[in-house]
Amino acid sequence: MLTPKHVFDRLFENFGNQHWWPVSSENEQFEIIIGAILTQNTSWKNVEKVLETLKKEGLIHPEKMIEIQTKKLAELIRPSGYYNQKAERLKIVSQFLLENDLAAMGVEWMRKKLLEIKGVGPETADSIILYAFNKPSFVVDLYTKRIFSRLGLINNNSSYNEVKQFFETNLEKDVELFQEFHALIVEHAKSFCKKKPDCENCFLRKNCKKLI
DNA sequence: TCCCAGGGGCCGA
DNA sequence: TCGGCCCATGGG
Repeated sequence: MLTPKHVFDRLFENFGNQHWWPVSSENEQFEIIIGAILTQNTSWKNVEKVLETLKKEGLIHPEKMIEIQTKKLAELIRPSGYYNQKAERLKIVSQFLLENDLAAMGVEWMRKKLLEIKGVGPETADSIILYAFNKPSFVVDLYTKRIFSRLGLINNNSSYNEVKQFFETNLEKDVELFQEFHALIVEHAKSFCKKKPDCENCFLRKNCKKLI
């Protein structure tokens, strides 16, 4: 019987530690939150460029972010795509962070409050909780669904929360495990379990129901 | 040239 | 509730 932990171990053996977003300061925490918004349906490479620009402009602070004009911000973040939407979202999130002390909240309440923010959906909320606040909330994305439905562990048409529950009930609630697992899922989806999968070279092929 | 990337809001059925 | 559409740049 294939379990999520078994898959995790195989991924970790093959890809090793992914070193995603180690948080050591409040400044980096805000950077992660910004990154989570900017990377919505966008490759991380484009986001990295924009984060560099925002650093140079001294904008990695919520107080600065709400001061800058939305139009100017949109121009600065242009390479990340959807720049008009995302400029608005960055300002809304910044305003929210100045008015709410997320760090003082429990995971469930934090998630509920984050989901009330326009521009923050389930994946972005869980990414912020897991990587910016180091609290265990499993992140589900298109890759997670793709890989685990091909492996036959979940249904392809499962909802976000169903998939999230599947992982949270079948894994130890461990922050570092959740962080590393999501990063490994992204890596595996990029390397092998692509939209057009490279099953021939995939190290999970023996366990996979969906050999193509 | 086409496809896709670490989604989410909105709207109509 | 759910499918379809829109947002948009950059790299392979």
